[in-house]
Formats: sequence, structure tokens, C-alpha cells
Amino acid sequence: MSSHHPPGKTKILKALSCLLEQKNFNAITTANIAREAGVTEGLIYKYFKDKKDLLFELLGENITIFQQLLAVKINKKSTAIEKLNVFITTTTKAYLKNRVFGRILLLEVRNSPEYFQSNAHSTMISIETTIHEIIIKGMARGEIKKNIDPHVLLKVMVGSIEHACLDAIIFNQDIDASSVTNQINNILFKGVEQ
Amino acid sequence: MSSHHPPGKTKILKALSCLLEQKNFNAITTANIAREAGVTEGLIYKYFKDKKDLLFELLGENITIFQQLLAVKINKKSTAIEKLNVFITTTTKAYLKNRVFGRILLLEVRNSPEYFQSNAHSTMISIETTIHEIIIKGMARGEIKKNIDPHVLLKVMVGSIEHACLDAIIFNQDIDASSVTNQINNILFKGVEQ
Amino acid sequence: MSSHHPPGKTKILKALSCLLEQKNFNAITTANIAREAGVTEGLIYKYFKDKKDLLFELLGENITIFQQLLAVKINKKSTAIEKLNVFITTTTKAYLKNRVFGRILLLEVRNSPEYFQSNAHSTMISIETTIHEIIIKGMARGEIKKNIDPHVLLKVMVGSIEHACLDAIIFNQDIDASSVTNQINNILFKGVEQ
Amino acid sequence: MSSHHPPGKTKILKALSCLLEQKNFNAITTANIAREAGVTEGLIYKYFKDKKDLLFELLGENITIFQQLLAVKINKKSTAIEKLNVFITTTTKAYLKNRVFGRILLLEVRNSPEYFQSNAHSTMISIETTIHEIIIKGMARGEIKKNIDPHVLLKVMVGSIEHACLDAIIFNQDIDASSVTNQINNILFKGVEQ
DNA sequence: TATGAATGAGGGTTCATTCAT
DNA sequence: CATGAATGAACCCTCATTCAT
Repeated sequence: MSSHHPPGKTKILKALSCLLEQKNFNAITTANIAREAGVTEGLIYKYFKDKKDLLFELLGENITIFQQLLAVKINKKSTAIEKLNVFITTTTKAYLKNRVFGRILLLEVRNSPEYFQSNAHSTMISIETTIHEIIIKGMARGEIKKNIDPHVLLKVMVGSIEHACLDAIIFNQDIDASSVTNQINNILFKGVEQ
Repeated sequence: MSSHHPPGKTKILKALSCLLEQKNFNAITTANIAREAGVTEGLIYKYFKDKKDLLFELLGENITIFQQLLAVKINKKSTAIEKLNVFITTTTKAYLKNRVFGRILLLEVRNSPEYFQSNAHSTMISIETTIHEIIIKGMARGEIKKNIDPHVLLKVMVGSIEHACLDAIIFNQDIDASSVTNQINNILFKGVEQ
Repeated sequence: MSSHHPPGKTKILKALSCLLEQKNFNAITTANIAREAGVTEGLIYKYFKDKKDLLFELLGENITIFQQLLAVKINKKSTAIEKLNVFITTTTKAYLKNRVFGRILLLEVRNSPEYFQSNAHSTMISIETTIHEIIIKGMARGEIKKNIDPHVLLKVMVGSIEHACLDAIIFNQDIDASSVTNQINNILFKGVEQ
Repeated sequence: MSSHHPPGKTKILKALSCLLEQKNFNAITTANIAREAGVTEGLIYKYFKDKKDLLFELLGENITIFQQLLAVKINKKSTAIEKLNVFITTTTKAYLKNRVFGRILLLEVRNSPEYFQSNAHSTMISIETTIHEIIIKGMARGEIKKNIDPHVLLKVMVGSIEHACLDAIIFNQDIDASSVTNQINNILFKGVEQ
């Protein structure tokens, strides 16, 4: 995260990251960020278009790291079902471990039209595209039922993951990630009907 | 929605409802609301604790109406699977038809701790409790697999519904509700694995 | 100037008027204005769109007062030459007496495109229109040469007045208004060529 | 304009000149200038005391060029009336052709006390002095009425020229320079009274 | 001759909310 | 039941300028 950037930029990114552990993005002022970073408020606007742009850049860096981690894990598996399994498990655990970014992604940025123009969002889209392709290949190889709409399955997986994490994130609850992801996998792949 | 209230209160609720068609709650000012309602800003604070309280009251009224509609539809079905089916279909269609409230519920209020104290939220909880009980009865009657965690299934259903609607709500897209809900039902109840 | 307005608005207009005696509009902050008026900064934005709008409203009120004064004086004269004479004399004296508004009008607002949308500017236009009509009538009645372009004559008069006052306004010099306006009248009406 | 200077200085002057075609001097930031010039902001302060100093230097170069052009034209004429005629015509056409500098001179710099300390301003004064002397000589030689105040006549000429150009400059209108200058000359030299 | 990183002070504007009438 | 005048606290952002290298 701190590579390539001028020192001041790195300090600002770290400062925001740190402050987000303590409060909502909206409750964080540019004065807060500057003080925490040990720079002047003006410097923020040298490196970022505005306050939201700073958030999106920070988010983007973290999502990119997650994307790489996920890719490595997925590539170790050979079947589509296993890959999707890994997607569900890894993503859920990432949200739960990194609750700050979970909160931002699931609760804070979706209000902002600008987010959907950001790098952070395009990286998210790129992850979803990867999963979409896995589903399609799984259908082609006979691992997944042919009557499934890949796009809906993707939404079901993502929605399940997010809602499984949401209470934990909102109310800062602890949940048993393994058990929850096993359940999700079981429900989605085997079905619930007797 | 306008029943039982003094005229000023009704005007304010209607004004907010109308403004929410045009912009984010955060982008709506009390001055906007008062102008649209044809009353003074001060009057808002006669009827509502604060701006958010106004939102939550409006939301609560709409959720209650939805809850009643949903109950009627569910009661017409006898099996758990059918009832859950109806839940998924009715909820999805409600979000898509009433996008304003979808947006508020899915994107706007979850940031506010106060929401989770509101009537609107307890009605939501009450709906979820109903579904939870349906799942449990379904398991007891052998319609649903015994190894399913009812709570996770609930989250998977809710998450699936919400994510299926999210793009439609955010980007104001049209989607084919019947086809999507059929897919979700199929995925969750029959499973996707070949 | 203080009529019809709520007390806070009047205080704000008076405060700006007073501060303009001491410094440039750009050098006056909204905090200055609020302190001088004994109100909060926020109140400025209840009554005025922004800081410039406040200036233009103040200017507009003063120009309107001048317009009425000028009309009275002009109506007392019967020939076009006399009326134009009065225009030159009255306007010059007004700028010199009321240097603050002279400075604003001649030096400060012409940079702002918004000024040309303001009431203040339309009142200025309305004054110029009156003069234009006087010129045309004067030509029709044989008081003014027929080969004169009324529009250019208007510009020549206004430009002459303004430039005669400009050094006085910029460098806060004293000048003999009667002598200068006599000269201008003489030059324009009789010509300088021997 | 670009002669004699080190390359960086030339680039900066050209950059400002170019940007002034697009926006107000106040709306141009040092960052703009540096980007347009392809240098860093710091370099501006190597060659110019501050941002205004840069403007005044650019302005000064252009006024000097104009002064030389004007002198050549005036020297071709023998009578005072003809010389003043040339002054009015040449200046008006220069403003209209070079609207950027017209705008700066007529609208932007007169607010700044520093302008009146600048080289640009002393060149303007020098031009006015020349005209003043022409008037006086014209009176001595019986070409101009003896009862005219040369200083007021100068102001009338300058004011007439500027106001004739002002609308064209502000609203970017086209006007017929020859016709306007003929009219001005006619009004000032022959008078308007029948 | 030129860079690039950083400063620092300030300023306009927004808005939910209160309260006397 | 309703008004309307006023508050007050906060916040984002701009930009000319400096200086070590």
C-alpha cells in the first residue's frame, strides 16, 4: 500500500485506514485525516480529487490485494464447485477479518454514485467476472446444472456472503465463519429441499 | 399512509416520500421538505424528533403495509417450500416495484445506528422471524433437509433477494422479476450441483 | 434600504455597506459581515444566494434610489440637451459623492458574469435606455445632429463620466465636479475642433 | 515577446497568455500555468515575484509593442486633430483585435493597487502623456478650441474608447470598429448639438 | 536551471435544529 | 396548529508560495 507513492500520500492513506477503525467515513473530517497523517489538509488535495476519492483509492488498493489473494486460492482448485466454494469461504473470511473494509463496501460506498466510477468498483466487477466465468465453465463441464442462470447464481452467492457478514459487521458480533460458509455452500450446491 | 395524522404531519410525510423519488435522503434538506410540504421547517420538529425519525416513520408505515400483504400471500400456501417461495417472489417484486423504499432499506438506513432502534426495523425483524419459523416448521415436517441451519438459510434468502435487486435499484435497470425469482427458488431449493 | 426586510436581512445589508467603506469586497469575509451585523454567518445564506448575491442586492437598492433621483432631475428639464446635461452632471456627482458604489460599479463587479444577470445590472440598463430615448427624441426634435449614432453617443457620455471619476475613485483624489462636468458637456455638445 | 528570456520564463509567459484566452486571470491558478507551460510551479517564482507580477510583465510587453505601433501611426499625421483621430482609431481597433488584453486592462488590473506600481501602468501613463501633449500643441496651434481642458479631453477620449469596446469585450460581441471610431471622432471634434 | 514535495492560512457554504409568538 | 426568524457548529476545499535538492 505504501509503495510507489510520495511519502505524504502514503501517510494520508495510512491515516484514513487507521481512522476508519474508529469511526464512519462520514464522521471523519479532512482535518482529522491531516492531523493523524501529520501533514496539512491541503496536501490531501494534491494527491486526491476530494475526500471520497481518497476513500476509493484506499479501498481500491485493498480490493486489489484481496483479488490477488483470491486468485491464488482459486487457482489451486480444479473443479468449478471447489473454486466457488473457495470464493465463498475466502470472501466471507476476508469481510469478517477486515471488518472496516466490509463496512465500507457493504454499507458506506453504495450510496455514492462516484463509487461506481472508481477503480475500486471496477476491481470488484473484475472479481465478479472471474466468478461468472468459473460458473460458465462449470456448466460446460457438466459440474453445474445446465438450467442455472450464471448471473443469478453469482448474485445469490454474493448476496449470501454479504448478508451472512452483515450483522457481524453492523453489530460487531462474532460469528463462526467456517460453519457459516459450510452452510452456505451446502445450501447453494445441494439445495435445501428434502 | 395519510390517515389518522393531523394535516401538517401528512403533508410532511408525503413531501418526503415525493422527494425521495428524486434524490437521496441525505441530499434532501429540511428546507426542501418544508417547501415541498408547504409548511415551515419548524413544523417538522413538532411531529418528528428529527429528520431521521421522519424517514423511519415513513419507512415503518410502508414496511407495515408490505408485511400485511406478505402475510396474506403466505397464508394461502400450505407447505414451507411454497411459503418461502412466496416470500422470495413477493419481496423481490416489492423492491422492484417500489424502488424508492428498496433504495432506502438496502442502501441508506443501514449506516444509521438509530435505524436499528426504529419501528421500521422491528417490523423488518418481525417479518424475518415469521420466515424463520416457517423454515423450522418445514424442517420439522420433513420438507426441508434437517442439516440446514435455519438462520443461515434466512440470510441466504434475504441476501439473494437483495442482491438480485441491487443493480436494478442502483442503476435503475429493468429486470425480469419472475425469471429471477424462479432462478433463485430453483438454486436454493434444488441446489446447483449436478 | 431597510424597508420591507426582516431585521436580520437589513442588518446584513447595512453591515456590508459599512464594510465596503473600509475595504474591497473581495477582502471582506462573510465572517466580517456577520460580526459587523451582529448575526450568524448562516443567516446570510437564508437571505442571499451567496456572497456576491448580497453585493448585487445592496448595489441594486442603491442604483434604484439613484435612478429615481435622476428621473426627478431629468423631468424638470425640457430640452434633450438639458436632460443629457443633467444626466452627466448628476451621475458624475453621484459617483464622486458615493465613491464606495462608484468603486464597486466601475472596478469590482464587471469581472463577474453573475453581475450581468443581476437586478442591479438591469436597473443600470434601464437608466441607459432612458438616456437613449432622450437622445432619439432630441434628434427627432432637431436639437441633436441627425448624423449621430445614439448608441455611440450614449457610450461616449457614459465612458466620459466614468473616466472622469476613475482617478478620483482609485486614488481617492478630490476633483472639481462642476468644472469637469461643464467641460464634458462642452466637449460633447459643442465639439473641440476650432 | 519570447526574446531575450531563458526558455523556462518564455514558456511561462506564453502559458499565461494562452490561458488568458480561456479564463479570467483570477480563475487561472499557478498550477494551471505550470501545467500549461510544462514546468513546475516553483519555477514561476524563480522568474516572477508573484502571480500578479507575472501578469504585469506580460501586460507590459504587450503595451510596449502597442505604444511603438501607435507612435509610428501618429507620427505620420501632421495636425493634432488627425493625430487624436489616429489615437482613437488605433486604440479601439487594438482592444477589439486583442480582446484578452482589453479585458485585462479594462476589467482586471484596475482593482489591484500593485498595477499602478507596475511597468505596464507607467507605459500606459506615457502613452497618455503623449496624447496630452498633442492636445496642448493643437490648442497652441489654433486647431483645438482654447477653452478646452486638455486633461478632461484626454479622459473623454479614453473613456469613450473604452466604453465603446466594453460590451464587445464582456459579451464577446462583434462591432464595426470603423463606424464606431468615426462616430466618436465626429462627436468629440464636431459636437452633437445642432 | 529546474524539480517536486509540502505548506498554511483562510474562506464560503450547508443545514439540522430551536424557540418565541 | 403553525409560523418565521435566527442559530451555531462544522466542514470541505483552494491556492499562492516556499525550499531543500
